[in-house]
Amino acid sequence: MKHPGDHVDRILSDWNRERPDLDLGPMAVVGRVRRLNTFFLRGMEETWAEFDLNMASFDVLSTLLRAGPPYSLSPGNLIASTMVTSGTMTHRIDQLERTGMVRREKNRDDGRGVVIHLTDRGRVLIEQALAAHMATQAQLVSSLSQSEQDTLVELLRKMLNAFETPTPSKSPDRSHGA
Amino acid sequence: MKHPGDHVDRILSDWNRERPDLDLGPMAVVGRVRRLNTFFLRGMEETWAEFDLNMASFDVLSTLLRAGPPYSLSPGNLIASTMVTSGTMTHRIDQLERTGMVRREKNRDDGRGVVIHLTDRGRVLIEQALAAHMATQAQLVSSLSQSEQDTLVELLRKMLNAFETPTPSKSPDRSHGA
DNA sequence: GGAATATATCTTGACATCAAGATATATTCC
DNA sequence: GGAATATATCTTGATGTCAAGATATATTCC
Repeated sequence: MKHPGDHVDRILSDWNRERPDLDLGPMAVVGRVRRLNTFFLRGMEETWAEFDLNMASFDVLSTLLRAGPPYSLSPGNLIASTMVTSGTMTHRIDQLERTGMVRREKNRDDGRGVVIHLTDRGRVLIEQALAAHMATQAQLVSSLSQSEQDTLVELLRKMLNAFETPTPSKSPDRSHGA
Repeated sequence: MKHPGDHVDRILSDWNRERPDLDLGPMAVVGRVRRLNTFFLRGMEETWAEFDLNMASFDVLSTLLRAGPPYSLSPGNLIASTMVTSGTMTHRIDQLERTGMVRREKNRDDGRGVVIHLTDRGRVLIEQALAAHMATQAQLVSSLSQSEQDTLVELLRKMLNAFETPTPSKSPDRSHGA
């Protein structure tokens, strides 16, 4: 058949049997987004692991690379870009510093802070990992045609705008871009 | 404008400035699924918290409710439905048992195992939480019209089928339905 | 300039999760 | 029936995360 039922369809059918009063339309969307995200993450984690990285370290290194030369951001910048707490970011930086991928340097503009600088070794690593990561992402979405992907992106962007624009979000913003 | 850029558009534009060689189409999809999932989770967590629940406990209790009377499943069943490891499930059950929402009972059909039974108190709680949860989910997807939601579901289902059907998945299956 | 307040970062303690291994019972195969 | 293997569940140790608080430096306002 053209559109066979997926796992979520089976769950919805179970709910419909037990609770025929519920409107399952929203769950059909939310459940699938959650499940698809899990599959995406699984696939990407395999790739990251090939470079001894995980989501945490890849997030930090790719954010530094994306910032462009001189590949330096403050912990505060990184927190804003990756939507984790300051304690988590301290921990991430500690580990990346231990493996020589980043260096903490004095922040000349603000005596309270430091800047996190991507080392040459870190830059080489993240450039290689990024190439593999892009290939993995391409594979993950390859079941949709380009025009289907375009339609999907348009719908997702519309939903995201509803979350991003109406209320000035009170929590720090997350990258989710790589 | 009709479709203003979202946060992911800004990230993609940064990448395009630094690395114009990359094809960012896949990232446009994957990044938005991740980000939308984060917004969905945030909204649902607020609702769960009103009932002193979190994703972990809501997942277990709703899976038991969805199973229908007599609201009993083995830990193995629950692991298969929620895609966590056995250690995690043991921990979840420990906590729900401590608060009286479920009970461990001997499994009459298999001396090696137990069954997890939803208590009356647990059933009342999850029924109330489920009602609120459905309302929250409806709110979370309300920025799309019904026909847009239908289109979105069709595209998501198509992608999910690519993950669910081709290879007989080696890892346990996750609910993602509630 | 000095007190009050704000900000940047790090520290601490708690928790959810996983991977790997332990234990007990079932099942299979001779 | 008994040894070998498989399965169900729990335990242990490590990790990533968060919330709350500590510390040091900046900024504001009088």
